Amino acid sequence: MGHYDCPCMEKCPLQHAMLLIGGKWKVQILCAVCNAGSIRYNALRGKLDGVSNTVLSSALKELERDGLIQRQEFLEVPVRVEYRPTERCRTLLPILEALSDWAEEDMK
Amino acid sequence: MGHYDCPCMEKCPLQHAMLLIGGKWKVQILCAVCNAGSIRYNALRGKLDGVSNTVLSSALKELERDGLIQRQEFLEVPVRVEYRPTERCRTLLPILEALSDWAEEDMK
DNA sequence: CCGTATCCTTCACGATACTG
DNA sequence: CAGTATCGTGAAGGATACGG
Repeated sequence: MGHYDCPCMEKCPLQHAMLLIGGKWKVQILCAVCNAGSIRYNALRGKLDGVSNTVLSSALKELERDGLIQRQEFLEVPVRVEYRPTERCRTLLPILEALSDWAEEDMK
Repeated sequence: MGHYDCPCMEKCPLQHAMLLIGGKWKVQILCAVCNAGSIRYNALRGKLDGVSNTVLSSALKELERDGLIQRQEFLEVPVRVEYRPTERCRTLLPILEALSDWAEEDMK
């Protein structure tokens, strides 16, 4: 009995993963944050073409709540905020990379 | 330049993958079909607790269109329909398994 | 048995304006 | 600079009944 039986289980880990990274801008945000190592709010918004403040900030909150990114606020004037990937996010990256490679086959 | 730059790219493969498997019942359907090897419509619906006909059938159509499952109709009376994973789906499975294992850490 | 047709609801996503 | 507040919309998801 492996994870392939997850549909029969009470709580499916795969479904849980999709909740974490399934939101519309989630994977783009994770890619951008990981790629940058550390990135500020407006810089991030610039990389994600077309995302609005409401959507970006709520996605960031969720990702932080779910332990994928870390928010650090520097008490300067004006305030500076940086987002970083957590260790948990870094363990996720190779999987996303595999998924990306898999999907790339389709797009050729 | 790896896939980590995907937010800057015109078309992000990772985003494409999420479109394929990001729908609400998508991964459960894939798990159930792969686990069964071959499964009929009503049996599948039975495994997915709470899914309605409208939702299940539209998800199945999308998965078939996207080359992840295969639909086979047997011209019997009453009609019998079986769903099978494609080869493309089987190459995806290890990735989903990795993702599932990753998510399981969170749930402990 | 395997779905479609129809109608309904919800909420994720988004545009815009404004604030500590 | 880094967000909130507010309001709006459409598409995804869903319940129910019916059809080939």
